[in-house]
Amino acid sequence: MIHIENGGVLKIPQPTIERLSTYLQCVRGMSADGILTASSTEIALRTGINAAQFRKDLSYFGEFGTPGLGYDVEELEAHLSRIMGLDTPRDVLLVGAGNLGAALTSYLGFRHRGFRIVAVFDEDEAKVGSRLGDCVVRHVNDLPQVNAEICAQVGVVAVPRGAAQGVVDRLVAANIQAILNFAPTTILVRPGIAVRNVDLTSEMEILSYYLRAK
Amino acid sequence: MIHIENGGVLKIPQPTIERLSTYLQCVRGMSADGILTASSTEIALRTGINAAQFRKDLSYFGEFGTPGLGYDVEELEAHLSRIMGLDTPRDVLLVGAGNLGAALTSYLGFRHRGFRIVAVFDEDEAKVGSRLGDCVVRHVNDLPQVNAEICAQVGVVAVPRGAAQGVVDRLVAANIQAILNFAPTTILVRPGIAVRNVDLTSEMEILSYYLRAK
DNA sequence: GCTACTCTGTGAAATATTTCTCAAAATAAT
DNA sequence: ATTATTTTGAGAAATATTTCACAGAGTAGC
Repeated sequence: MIHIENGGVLKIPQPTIERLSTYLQCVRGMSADGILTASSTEIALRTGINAAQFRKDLSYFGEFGTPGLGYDVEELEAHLSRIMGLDTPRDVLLVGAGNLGAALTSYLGFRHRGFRIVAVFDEDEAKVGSRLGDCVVRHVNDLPQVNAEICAQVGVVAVPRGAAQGVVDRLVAANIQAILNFAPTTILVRPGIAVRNVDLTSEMEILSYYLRAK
Repeated sequence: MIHIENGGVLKIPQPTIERLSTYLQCVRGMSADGILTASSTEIALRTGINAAQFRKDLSYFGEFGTPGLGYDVEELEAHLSRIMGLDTPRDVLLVGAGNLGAALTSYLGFRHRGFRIVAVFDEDEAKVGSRLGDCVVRHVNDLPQVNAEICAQVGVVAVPRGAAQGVVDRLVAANIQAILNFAPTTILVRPGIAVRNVDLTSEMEILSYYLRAK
């Protein structure tokens, strides 16, 4: 793997990053099933992603397979975990202690695959002081002080549409580097902050598009 | 707009479809704020999507703007809704009456922007007969008969990983055309069935990747 | 050790998508 | 009416991504 770019750092395609997570899921499953090795063709079969695509995606990060044999499943899982930065546990701030916040807390769990929710915030004074899982809900105004201490890098936004951008701005001001946004609205952040949006309405609409003609 | 392809049907890029939903969200917001017209530049500012991209995306479907003026917000909203097939209400089957199913029911609501959950299924006999919102939970085995009658086209999969593919196969057998999958696993379907995956773990992992170096 | 296979890793080709650019259309001001 | 300004729609160029295709590396059987 020899890849030199402007600053010696190779730009990995965004779609590749998204697929890495799919591969990881796949090899975790194979690993759990006691499968020891897998060829790119087998992984392609299970993920629905082209085998050449899989090999090219991996090739950005190194050589992990054995010609004639394939990939050692356990080893590949370890490599993918490391590539995705999952060997370091991540502290997560949750903003929004409503229905969605509660559901996320119980669904994600307070500890889930290296992510742990370490603080919960809400704007509503009535919710401040109540418990959500392990955490006592604090007021959003406390966000800067709290995160100055705990230095979480990930923020989850589970507030209504109208409050989302304000919350995001406060998270960024509190030095959060990555945001998972559940509010059904576009949020804008300065370059360097990673944002992923999860929007059920949007997903439904996209499905609707594909049903148009039918 | 003159676009001829193989069968006279123009292939719309997948990323375009996904952005249409963002545009729609944007113009809904502008409409609610009482804004009457918007230029592509204004929409670009609000969505974070390049203005030329916006115009090109729309151009696949027709001409909706007025040079020198921009787009009539209300009209654009109507056009986007029609393009996305949102003028027809869609019946939705939900499979999985656990925590996630319940959360989805309350979050999406049983009627939400043209989507209505019309039946809920679960594999667990203990849950069959209980209520979730308006619906009485039925056994997954009843899926074919129920949908033979109600002919829903959209299925939501909110079951554990291991049950997902089986549920998907049953949905497809029951003539479901589009699937929203919340199970953290790849599901495989025959061509022609639309699938969208919503996977929190995966989203977190992708964010983790971008935190790697920091 | 040799032969027949299998499968990886990767340039090169093919596709797909985004961005640039600008002529033409419409507005608004004078 | 004419001119200056704005903004669309879309071809063309630039980028990005996926897929092909195959040399070379490793395995497995004999």
